[in-house]
Amino acid sequence: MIIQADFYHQNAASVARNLLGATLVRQLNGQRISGMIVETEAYTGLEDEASHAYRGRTLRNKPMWDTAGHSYLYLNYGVHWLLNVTCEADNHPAAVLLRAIEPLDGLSIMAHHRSDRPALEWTNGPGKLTIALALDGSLNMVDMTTTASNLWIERGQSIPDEDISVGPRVGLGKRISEQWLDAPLRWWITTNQYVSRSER
DNA sequence: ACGGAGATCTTCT
DNA sequence: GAAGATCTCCGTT
Repeated sequence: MIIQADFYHQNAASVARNLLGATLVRQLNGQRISGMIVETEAYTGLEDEASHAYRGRTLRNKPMWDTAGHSYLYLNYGVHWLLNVTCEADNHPAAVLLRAIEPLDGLSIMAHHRSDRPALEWTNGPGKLTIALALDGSLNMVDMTTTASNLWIERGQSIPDEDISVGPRVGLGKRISEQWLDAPLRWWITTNQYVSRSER
């Protein structure tokens, strides 16, 4: 059952928390590639110094102002595509970064995309999972609440609070204030093997 | 195990 | 000209 747009009409922190356990699905050449979301980060809005939206609207970050429930795929360090889902009320620039998934369907396809590395390294990071699922700019700004986009999220496991850890976001620069550097806006399933890193 | 460097696009100074 | 929501490879412990 696909998660509908009303789910994404809440603050980014709630969306990030509640996406844990859900199933990210990519349809590629009629094949289903999927995984359980095990790690997320929230980028909350204009006031969030770590967010691309902080310095205003540009060509790249335009999808963050897009309708909730759409994809925001951008090229990081000129090398890796990172997948976000837009959220909050429409026209409010917030998004949730999907940092890691646990593979479910399409295992042989993921292995191939990941050069037959060990399974634990297929999707345990935001840049890795986009390689495994063959996601790039061609899927930017698509509607993730319908199968027509070939990219959507389904309801999956319900993860209780006691199985979830919360902490600061990963990889942020030093130019932002401690308030936003330390803000607990990263969620992960505590014992899951596919989390990109267990602490920071 | 850990640390540094390179890859190379978008944005900002 | 430099930094960034990262990953990989290669060097040294």
